[in-house]
Amino acid sequence: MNVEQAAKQLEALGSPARLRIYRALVRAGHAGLPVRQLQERVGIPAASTLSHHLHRLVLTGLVSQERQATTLICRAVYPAMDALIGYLAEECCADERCGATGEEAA
Amino acid sequence: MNVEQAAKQLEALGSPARLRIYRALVRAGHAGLPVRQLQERVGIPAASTLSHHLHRLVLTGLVSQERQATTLICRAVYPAMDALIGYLAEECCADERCGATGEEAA
DNA sequence: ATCATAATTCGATGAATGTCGAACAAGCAG
DNA sequence: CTGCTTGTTCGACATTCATCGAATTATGAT
Repeated sequence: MNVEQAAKQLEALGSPARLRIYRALVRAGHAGLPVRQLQERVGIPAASTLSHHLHRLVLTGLVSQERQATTLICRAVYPAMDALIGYLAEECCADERCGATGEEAA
Repeated sequence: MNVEQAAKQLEALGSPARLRIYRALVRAGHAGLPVRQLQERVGIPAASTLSHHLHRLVLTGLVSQERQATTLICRAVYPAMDALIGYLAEECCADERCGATGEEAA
């Protein structure tokens, strides 16, 4: 994980709409959620708008999609979030336990 | 930490320039870094551009600034990153390492 | 074949972003 | 006071983004 990659994923999550989408997918568990239900759950009026956001999330690897007949199942890609959190903790946090007591970083 | 707040911080970090800035500040430790040195270290040509990014980071609470005579010391606010990582782990991660095994979460 | 459903792609529009150079404000040194 | 350093603010520009409705593709049902 490099800075560019991390920034791309952070940017993808850095929109209220997309963060809600992602959270809904996480809560849906490994079963995932069809686009349609996702739209109802997140409350995005236009299907095209949701499709746009979804596409951005898929591009960064945070979300995967699988076609089942006519419906498209979307799922959160847990290892991706895992790696992102790991990057933030390692590269962008002062000590092992973020923000803990005495940090004397140089 | 709510969705809006988290999204704002993620967006702030979701730019290669700002993520580099933030990382440089973390590495500088609690001593912080003057804007000038930050500019050299991160490699942003225009001071006004850096100032702009810095402002965004300060607005989200991820960075703090303290004036010392003519120089402005910038510091990473560790608790903010701590809270952000905590939010991601609790709300947006299904992996046991990150929190719940939320397959039946509703 | 016809129609309905699921979702994407296209085209357009208004808003936000990133970047720069120039002008400005604030503090220190001669 | 004058000049130098530090950093911000302003105005402008091109780029990207979010959003929508309409058209399109693909699949399944009658």
